[in-house]
Amino acid sequence: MGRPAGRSSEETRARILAAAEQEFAARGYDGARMVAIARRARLTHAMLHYHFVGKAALYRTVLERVFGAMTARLEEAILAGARGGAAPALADLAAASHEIFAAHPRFVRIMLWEVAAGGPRVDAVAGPFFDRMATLVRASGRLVRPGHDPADVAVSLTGAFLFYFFDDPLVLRLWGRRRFGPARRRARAAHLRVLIEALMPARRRGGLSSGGAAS
Amino acid sequence: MGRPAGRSSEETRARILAAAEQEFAARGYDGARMVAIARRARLTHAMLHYHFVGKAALYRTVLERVFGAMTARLEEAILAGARGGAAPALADLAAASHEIFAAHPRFVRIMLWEVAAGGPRVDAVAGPFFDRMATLVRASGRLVRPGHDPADVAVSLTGAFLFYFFDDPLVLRLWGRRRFGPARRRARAAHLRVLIEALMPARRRGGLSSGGAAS
DNA sequence: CACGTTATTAACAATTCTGTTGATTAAGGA
DNA sequence: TCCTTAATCAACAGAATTGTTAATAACGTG
Repeated sequence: MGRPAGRSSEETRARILAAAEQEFAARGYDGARMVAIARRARLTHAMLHYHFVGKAALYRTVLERVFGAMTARLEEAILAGARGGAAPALADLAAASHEIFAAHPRFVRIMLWEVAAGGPRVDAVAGPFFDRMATLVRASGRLVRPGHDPADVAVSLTGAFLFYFFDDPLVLRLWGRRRFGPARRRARAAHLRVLIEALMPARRRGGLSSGGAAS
Repeated sequence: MGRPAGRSSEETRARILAAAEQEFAARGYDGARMVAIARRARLTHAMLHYHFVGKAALYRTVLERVFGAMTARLEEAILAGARGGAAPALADLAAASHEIFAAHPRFVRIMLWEVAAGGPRVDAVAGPFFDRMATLVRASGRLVRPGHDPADVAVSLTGAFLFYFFDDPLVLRLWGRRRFGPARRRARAAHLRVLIEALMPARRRGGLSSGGAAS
């Protein structure tokens, strides 16, 4: 026992967070076990309590990391959309969303757990992310095909996007999706664009900014 | 204590199942507590172990009930689709799916938990349901807009449908969806139809049956 | 109507999981 | 170099949760 040679506090902290992200993504908050996280990080679970206050705090930190990254990327996409017109903005969003989700596969999983929980935990941590999404939806509400409720469109698109990037064994087996590759990636982006355009056909004037997209 | 007057075994069994369905839908398998289920059913949790073998078995029974009903309804929809042409079949499916999901709000919730778990539990119990869905997708693969992967279409539609009928506090608050009413129901059905037709535009010949929809 | 059966509870047992503590060893500055 | 601080573990404590059992009261059948 005792302090191991040549390992910094930051290093183990990072190891713990990575392990926790995996465990929480795989089993959800209630299903996750502290000892399992410790095992993944090759530590005893006492270290989790040394570096973090407890399970809830650890989970919160994981959520902050993962939702924080997503919110930042989403913000970028919104800004990019605000600069161009509606059509490029939508194309940008499809591409950006794809890139984001593909780069953070565990985010989708954790977000699904949170959505299933429908939960109180979401409010504090993932709130900004959902706010950004809601802003985006509201901003692009004018673009929605007439006769459709913008909220409906938002829900449908969210669901489609989430499942689209839900890279998990169940979906893989059920629908036989291939994993990410260049050709696959292009096909997916095109598919997403069609989906978006079906619900929000590109129109002449105005980017996403008009309507309150930025902040 | 002792046996209460005028209450049958079937009655309490039903009460337990209803309570368990609520609890599992609200908190998922790991989050659900046996005592909480018992409290919902106005019993002691010893009764859960008297009427069912344990937590896992109780959950399995709930899954069987809820997925069984869904599978049966889905089967009906497939058969109805097989009788008509492609366009009526799609419209039927939109309407049927709506009716199904609306009638079983907790199903969506439980299914979301299962999908998030990505899990081993799904295989045995919900397998037939997912098989039916896969069958449906494969059967309607010919109807998919050229250039789209049928699997992509299936995943997107599943996600959109699930979220669409995910009648939970989070979605309600985030996107401000109203609860089910006649007008709302019509608007939703129309929205779904547009979504379906965007990905699977109605074509001239052939119903869903051609291609292997039935069994 | 007596008596075995069934359904129910309260209390208990066992397990599992989170969180804590004291000993122990490396790191790092005075 | 020495001594304080930081990091780590093994073992333990406490809490929560699932599962069990003995007692008990209604039910139903002969």
